[in-house]
Amino acid sequence: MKINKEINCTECENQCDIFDIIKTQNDLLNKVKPIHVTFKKNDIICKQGNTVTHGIYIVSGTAKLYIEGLNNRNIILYILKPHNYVGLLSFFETPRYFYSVVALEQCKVCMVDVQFIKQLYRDNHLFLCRLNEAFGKSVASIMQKIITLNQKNIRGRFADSLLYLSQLNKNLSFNLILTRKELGELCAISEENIVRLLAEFKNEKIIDVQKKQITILDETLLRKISEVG
Amino acid sequence: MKINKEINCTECENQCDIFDIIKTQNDLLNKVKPIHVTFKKNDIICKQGNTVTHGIYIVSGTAKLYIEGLNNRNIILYILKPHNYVGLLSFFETPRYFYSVVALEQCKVCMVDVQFIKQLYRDNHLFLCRLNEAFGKSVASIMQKIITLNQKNIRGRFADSLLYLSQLNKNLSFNLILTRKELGELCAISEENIVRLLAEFKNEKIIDVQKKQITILDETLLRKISEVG
DNA sequence: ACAAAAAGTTGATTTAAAACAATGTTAGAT
DNA sequence: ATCTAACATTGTTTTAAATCAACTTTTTGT
Repeated sequence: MKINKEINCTECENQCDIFDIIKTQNDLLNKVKPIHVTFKKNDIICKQGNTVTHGIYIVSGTAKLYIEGLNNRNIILYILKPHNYVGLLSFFETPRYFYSVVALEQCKVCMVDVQFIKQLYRDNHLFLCRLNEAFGKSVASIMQKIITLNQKNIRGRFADSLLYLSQLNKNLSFNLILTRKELGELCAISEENIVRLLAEFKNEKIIDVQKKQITILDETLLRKISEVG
Repeated sequence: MKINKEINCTECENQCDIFDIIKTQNDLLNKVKPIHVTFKKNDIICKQGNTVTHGIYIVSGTAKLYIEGLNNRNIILYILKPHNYVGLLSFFETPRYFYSVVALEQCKVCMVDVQFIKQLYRDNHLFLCRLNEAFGKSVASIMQKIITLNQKNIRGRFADSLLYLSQLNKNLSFNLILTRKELGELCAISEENIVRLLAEFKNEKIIDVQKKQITILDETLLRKISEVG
């Protein structure tokens, strides 16, 4: 982790939602003191159980957001990409993160003191509304995740995750940034079975696998499998 | 389902959070047109997939909130009691419920047109803040549920649900309002295994079971089981 | 009061997926 | 350039929990 510098929002190359709000008010622009921080691969961006100190905005890179479960077994809930916020879900209910975020590759993030965020949503109705929308999206996807993890067999869960990753990369062919183990944590499947499923789906000509490069060959079938397992 | 009457908030015997807000403004008091509705046991209060038309507040009785999963298998997320809101989670993201609510016993609910609720949170900052807090609580408990359902064995999940029900009833001894099947849907366990677990825990003197009356005899042990399975 | 349906119980069987074990491959550190 | 640790793969075994099947008890509607 390397702190780059305290940055001025107006000169930031990657202007975020928060800036959208604060640029309308000079006093806010002077008050916000965002810092840009670079994290290396595997660096912990925030840790489950720790106090929420900053609102964190992903400027570049990719990170995994996961819950640390029992016996050191994790469940990855989402992959975070630029323009995502970290910490959204933890702002209101608890002063502590109930999940961890770790960089999957070098990540540049913008950090804004949580007190400033809180002030903003206390004072600024539009901001709270925006926060809420993003909040709602997260909840909907978590609900879906409960069903998926609980009621689909491993083929169905695996198909789901492939579709998710493809959609995240906006491409049927994508570079898998996760290890086999992490892919397992995304769909709650053991590492060994992930390897077997990759081979199985490749055999069935549903996907192509070349090391970390995955290509979905038959999206329709994949959607079918996601539904019926 | 029986519509009682359009009721006036000021004369309501069970004043809710929404009233707290609107009583401060006369124009709101005139605009809100809440209706009280009584549902019989097993009546559907709201149905997954349907349009969200009302904010629903539980005035009396008990209901189950569940996601309808695959192959007609449900997962009960919470049991709703008086002073809970239904629909909270669905307000922002989608115009449709992503879960269903069914009365477990006769339920009286107060329904407020969703347009009014939306107006309220668009105009009223305090109201949106309150909504947010409740929202946050829900998310935290759903996160917990993901871990529980996914990583605990059936003994652990079962112990969890017993503790949840005890806490809900604010008593170590409580009348189980759920059927064995529904208790299964609460912890994602088959009906048969629920029966076996009830007998098992009774044998181990952790709980007492007399038909629908369940008494937790050894809460400490139950918490231990909830942790380690 | 009675039939029918729903709920509850118990034992035997099956199965999906994890765990175990062993080994090959790759990438990063010195 | 080589050593080491992390990552990936494959076959075998185990196991936890669901499913199946058969039966009893309770509740509900007429």
